[in-house]
Amino acid sequence: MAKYNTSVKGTADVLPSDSYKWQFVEKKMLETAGLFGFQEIRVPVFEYTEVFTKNVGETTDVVQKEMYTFVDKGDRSITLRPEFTAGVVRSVIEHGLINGALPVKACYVGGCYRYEKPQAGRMREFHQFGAEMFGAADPSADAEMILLAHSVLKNLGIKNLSLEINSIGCPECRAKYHAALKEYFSSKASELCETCRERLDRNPMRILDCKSPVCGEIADGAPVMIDYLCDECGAHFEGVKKHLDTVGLNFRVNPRIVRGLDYYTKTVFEFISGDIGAQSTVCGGGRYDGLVGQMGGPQMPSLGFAMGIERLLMVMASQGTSFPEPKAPDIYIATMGDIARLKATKLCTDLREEGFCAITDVAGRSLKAQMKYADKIGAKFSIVIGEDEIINDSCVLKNMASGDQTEVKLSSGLTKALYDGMILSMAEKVLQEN
RNA sequence: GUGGGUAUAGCUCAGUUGGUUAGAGCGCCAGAUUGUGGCUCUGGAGGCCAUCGGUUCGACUCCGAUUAUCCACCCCA
Repeated sequence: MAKYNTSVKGTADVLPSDSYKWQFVEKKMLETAGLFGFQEIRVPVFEYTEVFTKNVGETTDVVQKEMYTFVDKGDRSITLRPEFTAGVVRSVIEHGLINGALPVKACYVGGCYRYEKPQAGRMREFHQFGAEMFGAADPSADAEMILLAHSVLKNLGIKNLSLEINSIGCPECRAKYHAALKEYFSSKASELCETCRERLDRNPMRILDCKSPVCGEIADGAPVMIDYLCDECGAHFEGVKKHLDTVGLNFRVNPRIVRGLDYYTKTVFEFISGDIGAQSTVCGGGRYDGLVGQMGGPQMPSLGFAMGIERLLMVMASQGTSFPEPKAPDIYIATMGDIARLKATKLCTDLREEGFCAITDVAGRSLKAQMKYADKIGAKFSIVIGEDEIINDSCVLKNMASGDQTEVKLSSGLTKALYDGMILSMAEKVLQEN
């Protein structure tokens, strides 16, 4: 395969045979968000680079080594969004939405770009659905976001996910915790792996996440963030848990959940699947009370989450989740000769105006080939028209599944027959369901 | 960025200890049936055996590099 005839490393095509799954998933997501009062926001795929460097965090991996950054022809440094939150916050501030009715509730679907080494569940272009809420400080807001994420996942038919939550506190109590962590790990620095020794200064919380068994063992004895939460943060976390308990949503407090983006405060959470390999986080999010202020807006408590659509589709595939079947063509019109082809164009046009999917031959092939095609595309009915049918205003309507044939008038019989067929299949469906 | 696996037709894969015209199933196109699909039978198209180099009389096969892909680390959705 020639090099430039392939999609770029880490990108994938969604083929016509698969796109209905994406359409279903995206529609369900936006619909569910609508039930919680979230409206879709559409922001640009690229932003000024600073939007991400300043707000995702200068020291994060995402910013340091994964961004698609380039200088455009007007000498602007531009970056393809590696995530949505920063761009959404920028937009919400720029257009003054936070001066309107609070809380602002916005959700989104779209592609994100990170220059990473691809592996299962990790692409350079990947797609996220997410939601953001601005102007809500109460623990019930945290619970509502978690519940939204949960009901999206549930409405997609996804099972066996675990919800893990944690609180990483506010800047004040986190500083105290960092100091305690640093002290603990420094005493065992010689035993830690190399990367963790580097983390000691920059971001000791990351050591908690290390997969190396030695570091893991050491981390087991480390101080826990929750013990260092200030009164306010502690009360907030308790409030979130109480709300989740009230609706009976199971969760596990995991003190090791440490989000890799700098803007998070207080509540953080993840939904995790055991069905898709190492990249098992299917949804991640949390509160970011400082971000709006940091980006030049007013002080505004805010929170959000994002889920990876590719990962969700992987979970669904491995669980054999069913998708609603794409609509099959209502009728295929096979033609014999040029006059019939003209007639078929007219018939199809009329039927489509009635809302039916009508297909006819545009390849000039034999009747047999046309019928085979009608079968392959799953047409519900077919007719064959030649000069006789046109002159006699009559044709034979064939039910492709049963093989039954009935004679109908070409001029007026088709739409009626298709409506009857539609009502019949609806009735059958109702019967099946009962 | 660091490891490890893999690379033969549109897809899933065979291909013997290196030996001359590289195969199967599925799919695609067509015919058997000059106006009726699914089943069957017959035929056809489609491969620089990922690329480049090396060893050899001879390489799809052995060796090296490159690229791509998969999995894992890192990180994240």
